[in-house]
Order: sequence, then C-alpha cells, then structure tokens
Amino acid sequence: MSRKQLHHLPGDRSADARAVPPDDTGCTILHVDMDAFYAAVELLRYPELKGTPVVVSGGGTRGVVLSATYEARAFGIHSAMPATRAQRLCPGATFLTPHHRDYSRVSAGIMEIFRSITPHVEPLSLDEAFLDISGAVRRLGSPRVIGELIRTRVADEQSITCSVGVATTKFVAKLGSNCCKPDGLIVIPADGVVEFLHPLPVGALWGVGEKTEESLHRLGLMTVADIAHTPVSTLERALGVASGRHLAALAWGKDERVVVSDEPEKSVGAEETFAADIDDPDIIRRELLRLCERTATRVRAQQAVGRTISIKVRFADFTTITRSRTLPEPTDVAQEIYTTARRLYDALGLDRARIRLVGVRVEGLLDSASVARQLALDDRPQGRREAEQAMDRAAARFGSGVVRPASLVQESDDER
DNA sequence: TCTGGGGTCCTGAAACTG
DNA sequence: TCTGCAGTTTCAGGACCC
Repeated sequence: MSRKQLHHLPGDRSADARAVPPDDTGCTILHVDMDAFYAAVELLRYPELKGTPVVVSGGGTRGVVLSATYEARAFGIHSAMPATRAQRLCPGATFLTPHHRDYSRVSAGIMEIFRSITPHVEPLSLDEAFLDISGAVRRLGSPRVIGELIRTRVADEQSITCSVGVATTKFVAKLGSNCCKPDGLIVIPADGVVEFLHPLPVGALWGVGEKTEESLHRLGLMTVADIAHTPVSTLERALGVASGRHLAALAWGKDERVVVSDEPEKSVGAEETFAADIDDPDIIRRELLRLCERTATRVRAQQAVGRTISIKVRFADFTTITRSRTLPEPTDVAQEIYTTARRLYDALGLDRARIRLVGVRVEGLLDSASVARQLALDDRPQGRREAEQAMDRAAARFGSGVVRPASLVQESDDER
C-alpha cells in the first residue's frame, strides 16, 4: 500500500536478469508488502469485480482513498487522494467502504505465515512486515527460495498477492519490494546496493516526503547519487542534524536498524473529522468524551497506562494545533483522560471557531503491570477504573457501545 | 483539488533541576 | 542567597509513514 512511486524498475525483473539470478548470500532481510491490500481483500468479497477499477475509500464527503486496484491506479488514482477527486478521475470505478475486521483477519493469517518461517517478524502495518530469516536459511533454503515460498503460501492460503524485497538491510529490502510491485520478488545483492540505489530519485528514499524532497531539490540534489556525493554538513544544515546524517548513510546503503519483533506501542489515540465543520463547544466536548472512551478502552486492551494526554484540533482552514499535559501518575481511565483533555480544550478559549477535526492521544505508554503496585498504593479512587473495566467486559460480551456515558447516550446521529 | 486516521520521530523553545 | 550553567523534561509543531 505504499504511497511512494518509483519511476523505473531497476533490479532483476527483466528476462535477461532472471537468466543469471543475483547472488543472495547474506541477504537475510525480507520486506514483504501486500499488493493493494484493502482492495485485494475486498475482491475476495466481490470476486466479480476482479480486473476492474476498484477503490476503497472512507465514507462521507471528506473521505480519502485508502487503497485502489492497479486497474484504478491506471487512471491516476492513488491512496490518500480525496475520494471526490478519484471519482472524477474514474467515474466508472466501483467505490467500496472499508471492512477493517476483514483486513485484520487476513493480516493475522499473513503474519502467521511469516512467523512459521521465522520468529523475527516486525510488522509495519496490517499489510507489510520485515523478516529476518538468517536463522531459517539452513532449514528452508536461500533467501530467494524463502521469499518465493512466502509468496506462494500467501497466494495459496489467503488468495492475495504480495511483493518481496530481499536485501542485506531493511531499507534496501523495502525499496526493493516497492519497485517489483505488483506480484514480484527482487534480490538486491550486497555488492549491488549502490548501483541499485544511486539512480533512484531522492523521493524514493524512506523518510523523504514532499517537504524534504523540495529542500533537496533546492540544493540541486535530484538522485540518491547526488545525496551520496554531498558533504554531510550540507545535508545537516538543510535538514537538521539527525535527518541529514541519516540520509547521508542511506544514500550509501548503510542502515544499522535490525528487525525488532514485539515492539510495544508508544501512544494510542483516536480522532474524528466531522462531516461538516462544527462551532458548538458542547458538541466538541461530547466528541472529546467519545474519543477519550475509545482511546482508554484501547489503552486498557493493551494492558498499558499513559502519562501524557494530548488533544489535537484542526480548524476549518486546515491549520492544526496540539496541546498536551503530563499527569503526575499514568492512567488508563477514560474519565481522567477526558478531564485533562477537556481542560486543554477549554484553555484554548475558542470563541465558536469552526472546527474540522478533534483528536485525543495518550502518550508515553508503560506496561500497566509494572506500575500497578504504585497505582494500588496511591490515594486516587479506584471505583472509576473498576467501572470502566466492567464496561470493557460488557463490550466484549455484548458488543461495543452497549454501555456508554449518559452524555453520549442521547447523542443524535446528525452530529457526526 | 482539497486533503482520513492511525502512528513515529525530530526539532526547538521553555521550564525545571541540581 | 543569588547567579550561571548544563542537563533533562515538557510542550508544541511539523514531517513522514502506511
């Protein structure tokens, strides 16, 4: 589901290159990326749409494209594009609303396949992951063979296609899977990394988005080779010390990052864009409460607690502000999160400003077990936490939304 | 044209602490 | 007690990813 588009296909996909497979010795990092994942899962539900332009987009007038089949991409449609624009580009496309549960279910099956190959799996999102297969090579075969095995198993067991980049580092493997899409596999041998990287446009690099690309272009740097031959100090001045150094290293294929499985989340949040801009503070506060409930439920589901509460407000003109407060003790209680969020919101002193989006986030997550003793010893009332845990159990048994704060029960549908 | 929702990481300024 | 300084934490904003 990558949004970056490479402009050409370097590597070994041509018939000539395939005649002499590149040396995959030491290429023990795989990046596996599903092709047009959400759209592919929707095609399992609607097989009659196979081979036609299909777009999965959020509902309402303000939705954006989440995923599009390659037939739809041929019309210039890509993810993150406003759905209204996609509709104009291809009026004949089928527009579907997302079914996130299906995506999670298929994703779980895919990750299961990965973990049957190696325990060292680092999921990046529902549809892609890094695998470190250094321990599996003796058992299952060369990196290329393992990559093909994964592609075959994903196709057989989940009926969708994926692309695999095989390299010595995460970053090169990721670029590889991107440029052999769809339904491909590429090996970038250790001694071919620079040759592979240098012709690429700067925007192909992981971490170079629209703004950074502009900065690099202003310096006259158009390709990765240009970055590689620019003094690090110049890059540091233009992009900041960390980004400049990082980019200089990437341009020579240097990437020390290892595959990390089971990395705990650092923050959890929820946000909502209103169907129409809202200027009524009561509606905003009620939405904040709803978002706090949603966020707290997810924090508790992860057996976590967090200390920093932040809110986000996006105005009608798309300017966005955030405000945050760090609590003396971490929490997983919606009521406490809401109290803080509401104070932050009230302190903005907005006089019926037109608001497009509000969001709530709990940051600095810690394992709740590690702080449980301290929470048990403090003098805060425990009743609210127990009540919310009871709500979690009710939701698990009868469905989410069966127990809600009174102020949300009377909420009318036209507010959202 | 008109921009979702979930995240991570970085930077710089201000506040705090020793 | 005051001042200066350095290191750390907090806060806000921005860029980027999928």
